[in-house]
Amino acid sequence: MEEHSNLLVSTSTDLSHCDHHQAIKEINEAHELTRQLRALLLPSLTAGSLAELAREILDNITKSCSLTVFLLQSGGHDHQASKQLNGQGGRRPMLDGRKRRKSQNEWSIVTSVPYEDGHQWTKYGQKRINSAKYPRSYHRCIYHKDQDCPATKTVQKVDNDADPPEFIVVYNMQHRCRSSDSHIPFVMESAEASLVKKNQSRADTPSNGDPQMTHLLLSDEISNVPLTPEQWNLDNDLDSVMSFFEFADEDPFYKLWM
DNA sequence: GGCATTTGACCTTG
DNA sequence: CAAGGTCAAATGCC
Repeated sequence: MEEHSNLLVSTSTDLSHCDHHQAIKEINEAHELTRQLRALLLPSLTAGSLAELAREILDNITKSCSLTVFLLQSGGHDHQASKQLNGQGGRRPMLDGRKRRKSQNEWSIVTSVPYEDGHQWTKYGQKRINSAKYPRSYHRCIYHKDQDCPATKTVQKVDNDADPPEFIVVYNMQHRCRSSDSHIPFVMESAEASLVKKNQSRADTPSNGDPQMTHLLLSDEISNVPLTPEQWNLDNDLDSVMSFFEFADEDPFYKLWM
């Protein structure tokens, strides 16, 4: 029984960017193959330096795929993704001109598996949001106290009838804890997701519908950030990309959301 | 009993 | 002042 957890990038609706479209498709394929390889390989390796190395390599491939997609998206503006979110409270919208709380390091994803991101979270609140049909739940890293990890996230079901149901996950701040199985900001694995079942079993648990999907979304604003080749010379490290946007964050809209 | 979640109150932000 | 974010006591589950 084969699971398919495609990294679905919201591609531009502008079909004139045909090459980008094709490239993104190919990278998605590579990502999916990486995911399958990970699911196949890691369980068969006994814990140790070899398994660690394999995990690291797979993580790096995933990062590279993500970065490449991001670069391609930067060249082809993604208006659709932005509209999709702004209309549905995805990235907490400015309601009637009201401004949301400013965050230094925030990004978001749309996913059907909001609790499977390689980190462990504890829920500390839930709130009804004015314009949204479903409540928003608030989670923080379980190492919030132990290791002073500032990472938090909110999970909110998208107001549509998608099957499987989709969730907007808004991440705030990078992890500082050493716990994580994964240090990349978004992880789409599902085969090995049993690592993080504990926290997801109780609240807001999505149905087990397949296929599980995560959409990588980029805003217009990000796509329009003029970047020089030097700025992108970041050793294929997505964290560095994140840092760049944090650096460029004079305007709160220069945010990376994924 | 311990732990995670729920929920209403309170706090912060714009 | 309204809306969103966080706290902490109450509650429920294992």
